[in-house]
Amino acid sequence: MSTRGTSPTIVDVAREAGVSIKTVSRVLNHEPGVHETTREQVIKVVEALRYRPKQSARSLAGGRSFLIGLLYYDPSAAFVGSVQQGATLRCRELGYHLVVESLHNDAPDLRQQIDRMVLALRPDGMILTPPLCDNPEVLSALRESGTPCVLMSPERDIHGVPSVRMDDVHAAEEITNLLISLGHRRIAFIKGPPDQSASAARYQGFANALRAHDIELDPELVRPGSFTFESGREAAHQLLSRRQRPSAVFASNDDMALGVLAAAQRLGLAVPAELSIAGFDDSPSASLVWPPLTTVRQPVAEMARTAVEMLIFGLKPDASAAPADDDELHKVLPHEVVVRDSTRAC
Amino acid sequence: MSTRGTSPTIVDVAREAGVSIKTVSRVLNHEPGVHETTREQVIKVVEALRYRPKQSARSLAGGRSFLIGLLYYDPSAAFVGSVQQGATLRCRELGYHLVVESLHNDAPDLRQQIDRMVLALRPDGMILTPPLCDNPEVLSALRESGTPCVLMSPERDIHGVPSVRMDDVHAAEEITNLLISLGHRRIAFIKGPPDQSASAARYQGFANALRAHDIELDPELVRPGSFTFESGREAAHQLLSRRQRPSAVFASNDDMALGVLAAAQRLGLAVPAELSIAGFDDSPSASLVWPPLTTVRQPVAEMARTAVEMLIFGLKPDASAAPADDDELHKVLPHEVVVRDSTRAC
DNA sequence: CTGAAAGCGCTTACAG
DNA sequence: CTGAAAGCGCTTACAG
Repeated sequence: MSTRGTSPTIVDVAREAGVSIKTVSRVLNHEPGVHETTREQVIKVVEALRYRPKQSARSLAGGRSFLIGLLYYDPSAAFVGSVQQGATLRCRELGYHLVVESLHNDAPDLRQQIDRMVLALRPDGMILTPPLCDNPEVLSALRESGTPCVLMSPERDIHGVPSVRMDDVHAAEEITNLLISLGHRRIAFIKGPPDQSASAARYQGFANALRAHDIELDPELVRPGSFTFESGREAAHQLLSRRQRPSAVFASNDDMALGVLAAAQRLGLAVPAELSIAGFDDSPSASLVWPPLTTVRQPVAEMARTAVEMLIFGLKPDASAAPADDDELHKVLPHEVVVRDSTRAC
Repeated sequence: MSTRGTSPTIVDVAREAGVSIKTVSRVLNHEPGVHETTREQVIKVVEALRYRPKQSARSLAGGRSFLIGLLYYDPSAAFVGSVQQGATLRCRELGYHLVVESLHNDAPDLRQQIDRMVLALRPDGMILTPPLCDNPEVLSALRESGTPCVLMSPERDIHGVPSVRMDDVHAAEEITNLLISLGHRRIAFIKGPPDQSASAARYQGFANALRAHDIELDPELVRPGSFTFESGREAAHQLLSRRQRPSAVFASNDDMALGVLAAAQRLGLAVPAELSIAGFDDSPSASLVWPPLTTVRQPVAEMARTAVEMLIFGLKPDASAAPADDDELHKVLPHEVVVRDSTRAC
């Protein structure tokens, strides 16, 4: 039937189906204007031959690579794992593939590394995760190459550059409301590093919730942190050694909340009986400790799926006439407060 | 100079350098037999034009895709993250790119999903992580397609199929020796699930160490587990409630060790003062708890780098005449015992 | 040491 | 609704 040994090509399919290769191409690309009978006949042969068009040929001829790139920095970050999971699944559903590349945010040859990937592979779109999505060098390299990008949770949105994020302010507000509704009034807060915008957003949500409930914000109960386990432990050690210690601590990420938990256990404080702890991120470790942490789940996989869609559907030239407005360009996805055992009424 | 707007092609480089495209191709592929002057001239033009050969054209003409595939199942597993990190870096160094795909180990259309990727992308090689590397359906689909594979830590080696792993038996033996050297004699062991070969290997290492030190293996101190936090907690709860409780627990992975830690804290046992705990894997959480866990670090990134090399260099037809022997095919990389604060002399 | 020709397997205009 | 031709940008034999 077909060339022996090697896999079938579009020519084999066309011959077998008694049509031209152009018609086979039309069917495979779901182009309109093919007679139903013809279409069915082609599909039958395609399946019989187990034919799949070759990406390299399609790409060379058609100018689309059917590749989406994912650029990340810290591979161990749970965030990246979830992004990748969401992206790879959505890519598969849409007939695309995901190429990943790990980059050092401050590598001297960052520009070259990006150029290499972009010029060699010509991905149809690129997903950027923090902190790369906030790196001017990365952004300019990609802009110059004309590669469409979507930023995942960037520090701040860039006019004209698509992004997907969650609402940190509201999420922090909700989890603070939860603590308040449990009767807590002396609630401590451990901040993130000042150079990350999520830090300010989460703090603002915390402050908003207190204000809405007429609870005075005691500056003594607000401690600096750096999103690390150690910084959480240190902050908690200070907070919990005070004569009037807080009844609850809201650490603005899970790693720090884990540090708070460790400090509490060190000091012999029962959690949640004597101290409630809330985190943020729903990292894997959050449910691998005792008690498991109350926290906020970011809709990361959903965000990634959305990013893939924006890239792929944004490609189509038949998009609505008007250039996408900012609401279309900067999407905000709903989060989820996960209540576990580290919080309790006081 | 070159075609305006679009990026330069090999034709532009050839014209600018005053040579044929074949010579440019030779230089780019580091083929021998090009005059040094010519080579330098070509390189100069390549850099001036910022020229990079297009993967799709190279692939279509040359039959190599410069793509390595990574198939995995559980994206949140730290193992996968490290594999990917090692693989993506080594790929970059060698001029390749990494395409990732997440597969359900028991998806009904597993075969199709693999076929789609293999036939569309034609990756030059594929890296399989557990449990996919032990899935007969995955292996046969890949074998039939003729895609070279490397198995990462498979349950058991397959004759003729390359693999990379660490030595679980020796690692477990070493960490048990460490506990013994600290004076521990009543050492409990929490097993992994029977369907994973690592479970048996780690248990064997534990038993070997005891035997070598003439310490009787008390079956009461060996508990079943399933590599989950919960199973570790339950096993520990039983072990630590006994009248003669062990002075140390070796949980055969970190998640279970974390469960032991939680149980100890629940029972008011100080770690490591009253109980030493050792884990296995050096998962991220292992250093995110207090006290941080003594454990075994698998050389996962190194294993991935090795896998990439086996794939890429194995490609070359000019490999040594003899078909690679089993030592070449099944590599074992050295691990590392990481001593932290969860273990202490008793 | 160097090059002209053919071809990889598709898609894009362009006809009809 | 369908097809013949050209071409995407490289590498592979094959010459010289």
